[in-house]
Amino acid sequence: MQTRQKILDAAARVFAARGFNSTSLNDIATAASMKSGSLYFHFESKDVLISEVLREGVVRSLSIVKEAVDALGDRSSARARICAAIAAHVGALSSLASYAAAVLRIVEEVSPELRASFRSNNRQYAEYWNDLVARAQQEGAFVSPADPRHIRRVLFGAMNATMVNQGQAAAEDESARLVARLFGLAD
Amino acid sequence: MQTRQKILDAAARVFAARGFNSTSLNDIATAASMKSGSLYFHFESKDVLISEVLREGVVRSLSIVKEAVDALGDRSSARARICAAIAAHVGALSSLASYAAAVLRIVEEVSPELRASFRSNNRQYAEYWNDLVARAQQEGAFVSPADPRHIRRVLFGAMNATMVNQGQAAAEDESARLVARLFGLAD
Amino acid sequence: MQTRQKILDAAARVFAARGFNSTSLNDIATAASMKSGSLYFHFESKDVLISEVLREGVVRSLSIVKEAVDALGDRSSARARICAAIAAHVGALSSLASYAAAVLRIVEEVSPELRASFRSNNRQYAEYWNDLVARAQQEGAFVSPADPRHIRRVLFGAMNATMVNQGQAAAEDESARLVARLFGLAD
Amino acid sequence: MQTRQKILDAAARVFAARGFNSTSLNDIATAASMKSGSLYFHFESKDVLISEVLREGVVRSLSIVKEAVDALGDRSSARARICAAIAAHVGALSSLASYAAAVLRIVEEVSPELRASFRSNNRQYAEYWNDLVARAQQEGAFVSPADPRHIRRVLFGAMNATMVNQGQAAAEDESARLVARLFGLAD
DNA sequence: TATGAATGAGGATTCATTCAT
DNA sequence: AATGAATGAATCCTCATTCAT
Repeated sequence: MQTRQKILDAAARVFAARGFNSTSLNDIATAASMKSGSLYFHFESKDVLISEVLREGVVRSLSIVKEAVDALGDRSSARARICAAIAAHVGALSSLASYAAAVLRIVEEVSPELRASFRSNNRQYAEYWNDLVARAQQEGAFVSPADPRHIRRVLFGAMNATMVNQGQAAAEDESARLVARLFGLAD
Repeated sequence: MQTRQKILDAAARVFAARGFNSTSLNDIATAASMKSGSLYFHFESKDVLISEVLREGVVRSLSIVKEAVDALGDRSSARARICAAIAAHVGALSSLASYAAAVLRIVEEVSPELRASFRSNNRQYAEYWNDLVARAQQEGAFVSPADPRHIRRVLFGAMNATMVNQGQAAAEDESARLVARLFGLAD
Repeated sequence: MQTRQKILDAAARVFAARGFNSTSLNDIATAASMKSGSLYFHFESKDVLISEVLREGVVRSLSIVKEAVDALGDRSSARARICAAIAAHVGALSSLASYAAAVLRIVEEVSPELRASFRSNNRQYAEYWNDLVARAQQEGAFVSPADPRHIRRVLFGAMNATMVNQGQAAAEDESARLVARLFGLAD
Repeated sequence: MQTRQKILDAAARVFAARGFNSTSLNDIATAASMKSGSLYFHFESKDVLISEVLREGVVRSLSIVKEAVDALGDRSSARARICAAIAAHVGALSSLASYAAAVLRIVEEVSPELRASFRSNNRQYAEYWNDLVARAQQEGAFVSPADPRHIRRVLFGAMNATMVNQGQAAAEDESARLVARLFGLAD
C-alpha cells in the first residue's frame, strides 16, 4: 500500500529531525496527515512501525552503497571500492530527510528488543562492509591486520560521527574524504 | 552529601546499562536504595540530576585523559601523547559502571536543553583534544591537514564506537591500539 | 462537543460543592463518568478547563441578570432595575449546581494567572453593574456619592455572602430582598 | 512558648499574602526561619496549625472590635457602636500582615473539617455582632426587621469585600464609611 | 528543640493502544 | 480505511508527615 509507505516516510522524516524520544505516534500521524489511531490499520504496534523504519534504513543504505561500489566496475581496486562506499554512506547520512539519518538518530534510543531486531537486519549490511574491509586489507590498503569486523565497527563510528551537529560540520564530500584520509585510504 | 554521590553513581550505572529512555526516576531511586520522591531532597528536578551526571562524566574523562598524557612527561612526542589519550579515553568507556559510558549512552537521547548544557560542559574536553590533534598535525603524525575540530569529531566517533556491544568487542587495550593504528598513529 | 459540555457541567457541580483545592481532575472525571486521562482529549490542561468554567460562570450570570433587567422594560426606574439585578444575581447563586456558585466558590483559590484571566472576563459583568449603580445614584436611590465601582464591590460582597452556608440561610427571594432593603433600595 | 507564636505569626503573614493553596508547610517554616519538620514539635499536624491561626484571627478581631466599641462608653447609641465596630473590623482587615486578613484569605479554601472548627470558634464573634445589629434595629437604625443573623451575614460580606483587591480599593477609613453609609448607618 | 533525610500517598500529564462508527 | 473518543499505565513531581540524631 502506498499509505503504508507514506507513513514510513513521515516517520523517517520526523525521527531524523527530532530523534526517537521526542516523537510520539501522534507526531508521526500528523506528519503523514492522519490521526494516530489510523496508524494501527497499517502497523500492529509502534514497535513494528519503528522496526520497519529501521529495516528500510538498512536496506536503502545497502542499496545506495552497493550501487556506488558497483559503478566502479570489476577492475577497480579494493581501496577505490571502500572509498566509494564511504562516500556513499556519508552521503546517505547527510540528508536530514533520509532513512539512513533516521536510523542513526534513533537506533541507540529504542528498546533492547528493537535494537536486537535492527542488528539482525543490519547483519547483511555489516557483512558487506566486512568484505570491503577484508579485501582492502588483503590489498594492503589497511595497515592494521585486525579482525575486519572490528575495523568495520570503528569505521562506522568515524563515518557516523560526521552526521552529528551538521550545522558546524564540514560539507558532505569533504567529510567523506576526511574519513578516508584519516584511515589512510585517500588517493 | 554522600547520598548525593550515591544517587549520581546509581544513575550513571543505570544509564550506562539501560540508556536514558528506558530509565525512570524510580529505576534510579531503586538502584540507590531509595524511593523516587526522596531524590527531590537532593536534586531539584530530573533534568538537574541528569545534567550533573553528564557534567561528572565530562569532568572525569578529562581528568583521566589529562593524567595519562601528563604521565608521559614534557619530552614526549605529540604522537605518543595522542595515543595515550586514546588509550585513556577508550579505557574510561570500557567500564560499564563508568560515568563516561553513561554520558555516551544518554547524551543523544536527552532533551535539547540538556544536550546544550552538556555541550557547554564538554567544550573544555573538546578543546583539550583539539589541541592534541593540532600538535600531532604539526608534528606530521596526521596526514590530513583538515581542521583539527573535524578530525577530533571523527576520532571521537571511532573511539566511542569501541564501546558499543562490549560483549562482542575486543578487549580495551586492543580497541585503543586498533583505533590508533587505523588513524596511522601506531608506534 | 457535548462531551466537552458534560465535563464543564460536572466540573462546575463538583467545584460548587467541594471548592477548588479539594477537587482533583479525577473527581471531575468521575463526576463526568470518565477517566482523568480522557479529559485531555477535550481540554489541553487543568488550567484551561478551570478557565472555561470561570468564563462560563461569568457569561451565564451576565445573561441571567441582563434578561431580568431587560424584562422590566425601558420605563423602569434605576432603583427597580438594580433590585431586579440583585434578585437575579442572588438567584443565580442559590443553585448549588450553577456555574455562578462554582465561580464564587473557586475564584479566590485558583492560581494568580487564572484569577487574572477571570478578572478580564469579569470586566464586562462588573461594568454592567457599575452602570446600574451609577444610574441608581443619579436617580438618588443611593445616598452615597462614592465611586460606583466601590459601591459595586461592596454590593457584590453583600450579595455573595447570601450564598455561604446555604443550609442555614434564608430563602433565595428573602435574601435578595434583605440585601436590597439593607442598601436602602427596597420598595 | 514564643516559638509557637513565631510560627503562628509567620503562618498568618504568609497566608495573608499568598492564600492557602499556594502555601506549603515549608513556606511557613521558612518564614519562621525554621525547617518544616520542626513545626511538628509545636503543632501535631498542619490542620492543627491552620486551626490555631483561624482561632487567633477570630480572637484578635473580637478583641479589636470590642475595644473600639467599649471606647465609646456606656451612653453611646447603638448606631454609633455598630459604626465603630465596622471601622474596627475593616481596619483589622486592611493590614496585610494581620490575622484577620489571613483568616479571610484562607477560610474558604480549607477543608470542611477546618471550616467547621472555624465556625465554632467564630460563633462568639458572630454573636457579638448579632447583638450589635439587634440593638441597632431596636433603636431604629436599621430599616429592615429581618433576623439579625441574616443582616450580620450580609454586613460581613460587605465589609470583607473591602479587602479584596486592595490595590484598587479605597483607603481604610473611606471603606468603612462607605459600608456604613450604604447600610444607612452614616452619621 | 531542631534538623536532615526519607517516605508514601496523591496529582497532573503523556501516550500507546483500542474500538465503535 | 480512517477517525473521534476513551482508556490505563507509567512518569515526574509535591508535600505532609515521620524519625533518628
